[in-house]
Amino acid sequence: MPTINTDFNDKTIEYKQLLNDFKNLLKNNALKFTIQREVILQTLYKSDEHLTPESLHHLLQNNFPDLKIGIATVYRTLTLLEDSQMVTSLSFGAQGKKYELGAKEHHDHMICTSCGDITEFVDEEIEKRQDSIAAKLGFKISDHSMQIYGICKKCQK
Amino acid sequence: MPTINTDFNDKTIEYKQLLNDFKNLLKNNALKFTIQREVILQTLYKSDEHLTPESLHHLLQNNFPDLKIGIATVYRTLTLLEDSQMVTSLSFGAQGKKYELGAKEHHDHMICTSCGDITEFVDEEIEKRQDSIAAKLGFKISDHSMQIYGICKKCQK
DNA sequence: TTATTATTGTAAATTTTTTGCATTTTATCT
DNA sequence: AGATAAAATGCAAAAAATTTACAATAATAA
Repeated sequence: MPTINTDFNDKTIEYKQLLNDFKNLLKNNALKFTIQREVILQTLYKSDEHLTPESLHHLLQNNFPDLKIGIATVYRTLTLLEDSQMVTSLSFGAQGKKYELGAKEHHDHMICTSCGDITEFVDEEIEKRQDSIAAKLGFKISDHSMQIYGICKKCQK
Repeated sequence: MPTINTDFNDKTIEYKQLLNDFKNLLKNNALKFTIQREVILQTLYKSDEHLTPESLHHLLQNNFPDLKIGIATVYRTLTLLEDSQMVTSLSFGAQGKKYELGAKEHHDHMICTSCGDITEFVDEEIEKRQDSIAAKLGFKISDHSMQIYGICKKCQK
């Protein structure tokens, strides 16, 4: 497995910018920019959902039927994007692994174990604490994820 | 100031107590207490590692060869324990899903994406913020997990 | 353009997880 | 105790998820 160079520090990135970063990433690693990769990135960008490889594949088949993107390409591209820290994977309880674009505005997750609903949130105080803990251990943060599990307001009734 | 804690041999819930909780859980659901279930709980309790179903199965085969516990039983028991919130599963990057006993002293994870090493920590300030965020949204917390990804001190050299 | 090399889709191969079922074990009831 | 009903187990087969081999195609660089 080749080592992949990255440099992603901004939290809010327009698609144009995101695409550009992706292109640079590929170029820096002697990889090629293909229509499949672009379309996968774009689909992840547009989606508000947390996608499984399979659900992503379905979206691609519906939205770009003429490309006939194979599931193997989806897996390969997700692995590439994850290795290069452009997407993050999460695993919620019994359900499988889900991917989301890491370059969107950062957020944490509050997950209702009853209805499965996911609320996103950000807390500056927590972010700061994380940075300072990492700093203390000499750890260089690239990303983080946090999930709070419980029962949402609606389901408590 | 942050409380860093990577030592879990003290202050953990006694195994006796844990086992008792498990027994109650089973009884309350008209399920049966079997030697396989006890041994799986015990193995999770003793392990400091985050175990995959497969690695757990290997441990069981080595430590209790006469029981000949099948992989299916491991999966079934992990699902049961996860459903009843006694264990938590995590998915770290490309590696598969890993389980850990939820009843041990709570902690978060700092994961080195280079060497895969996992450091555990607890920060009271973060815990408090999580509680207050959840309270604000009317969300009743049952659990949470947090992972910080990056490069550890050792790997930066 | 041509040469080179990475990428793709397909299908097959692996790996992971779940299921069906006959048998065994557990808990409950005499 | 022993008998009974129900759940759990191990095994093997099935299903699902993920990875791989490979020939064909597409992208880059000269």
